Amino acid sequence: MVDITMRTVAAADEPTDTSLRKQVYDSLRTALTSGRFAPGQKLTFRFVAKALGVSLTPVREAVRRLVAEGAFEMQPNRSVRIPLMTKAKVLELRDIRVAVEGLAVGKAAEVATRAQIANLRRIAREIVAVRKRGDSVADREKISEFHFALYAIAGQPTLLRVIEGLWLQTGPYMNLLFPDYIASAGGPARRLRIIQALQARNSVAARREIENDVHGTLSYVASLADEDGNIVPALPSAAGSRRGKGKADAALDLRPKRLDLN
Amino acid sequence: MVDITMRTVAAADEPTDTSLRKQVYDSLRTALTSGRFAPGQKLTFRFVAKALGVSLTPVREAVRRLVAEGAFEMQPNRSVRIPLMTKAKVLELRDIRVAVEGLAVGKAAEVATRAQIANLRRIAREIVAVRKRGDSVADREKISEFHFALYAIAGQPTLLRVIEGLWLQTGPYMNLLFPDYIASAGGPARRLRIIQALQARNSVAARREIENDVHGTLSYVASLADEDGNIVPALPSAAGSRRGKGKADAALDLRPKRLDLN
DNA sequence: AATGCATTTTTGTGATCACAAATCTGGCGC
DNA sequence: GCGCCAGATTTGTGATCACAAAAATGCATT
Repeated sequence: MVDITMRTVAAADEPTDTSLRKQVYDSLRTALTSGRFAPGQKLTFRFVAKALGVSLTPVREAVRRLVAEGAFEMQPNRSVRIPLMTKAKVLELRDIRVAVEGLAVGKAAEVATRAQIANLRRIAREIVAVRKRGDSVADREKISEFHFALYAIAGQPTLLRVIEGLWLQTGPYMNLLFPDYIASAGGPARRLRIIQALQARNSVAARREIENDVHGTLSYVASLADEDGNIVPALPSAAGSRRGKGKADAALDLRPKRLDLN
Repeated sequence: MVDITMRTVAAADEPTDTSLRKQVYDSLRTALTSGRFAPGQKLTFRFVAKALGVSLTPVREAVRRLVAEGAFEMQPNRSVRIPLMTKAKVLELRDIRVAVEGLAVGKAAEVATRAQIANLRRIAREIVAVRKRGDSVADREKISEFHFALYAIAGQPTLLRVIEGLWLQTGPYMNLLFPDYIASAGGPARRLRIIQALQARNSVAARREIENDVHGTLSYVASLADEDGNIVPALPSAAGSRRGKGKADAALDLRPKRLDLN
């Protein structure tokens, strides 16, 4: 089994960064995208440090990076919280993502090689296989893999970076697509059409397909908002909904599997 | 005289962050956008800390944030460098900025109030006044002010954040527009057309104007690349071109005016 | 004079400490 | 009971220390 974390293909992250800071960053990132944090949840440096068994220093730098990327938000006074997602914010993210991911796919269609297209086809097949098994976690990872393999073809590291930042903000809410939306939307067919457009060097068609995909996906998420405009992510396990007093919710174990240095 | 630093209007930065980290961040940011760093220049934490008279801790966090934002880049081993700008990277940034700034202005045209439009008109007038005086520093700041006032009208904090990140990367090279491009391009007329489009609620026209503006500007910067594709920014003073051995270039004073706590 | 290698210096990283601001807690007075 | 405030605790911030890896330096050998 390969590394679970989403590949951060952008130029910035060099292949071998073994720093604790990076490991904490990855841990928090996967905890975030897999929906292990409740929106509005407060995170203290010392809590994260204790949960991961490291000192404050690497935690501070990792958390601050996530804040800079918009994955966490800092309260005016201090302390870091998981941002609340609103309908307005999802729609904003939708339109930005439509623009930049459309741009990326348009470029990709102009330069895609045969090998890159074959790779996309392989991933698309794997999605179909995974979906048959009903494994929504693997499903999400494969979908993410397809999208980023597609965007990477454009060969634009800065654009990829921007897209990654936006995905990080929508990440915790992508669980909401399962199982209804995933089943209804013609994902597999759409992916085939994208691949065909790449093959035909049809930049406009490829772009339109991805724009429709992103637009449809995030419009659906936005439609799940309650009457106040708030959107609450589907939590994988339990843990997170209660807001009672009982001490800090120390049950939350955000240890992802590496980084068990105690 | 008001605060010189570009207003970071995005939601993240709360009005009163007096932390040293933020001050170091602002100092580095203005030093960067005003072109006080040479591309490829190496920055050590201890150097910055000594130059600003603070300890390593806030410097580390500030620099890491700039790295996350793409303003600095980390070398594979370690140490932080000012990114080299290439023609390809400028063209990439151009296309992203065209997409997202076009999106922002399109939205802005749909919702602009009379007061917001009046404010834009005021800034546009100030640009004309400043240009008559030939003050290129104030000119750049006013142009930036106009653009971000325009984008802020859209009321989309995440979008604004993305745009700010992109401007930070192009920032050091905007000096190159003076005096030739600024004189030739019909900036004042374009700004008037944008304002008129906002007034007419003509989203398409407003969008087209800003797209042309960004496209033209960054295409010009790209055209300045040498035969290797490298672009070297115009340095305001001297300092920075020599690459000789003589110790570290300690002459570089990146102290911006606040933060003189020694 | 150029090159290879050992030593020294520089530099990023992580841990720890001190401190002040923010938050929480408990009890007092109305 | 309800608000209010003082004390206790938590928590972010900045400085400092220790250490290992990387870079620079110096010297000897060819």
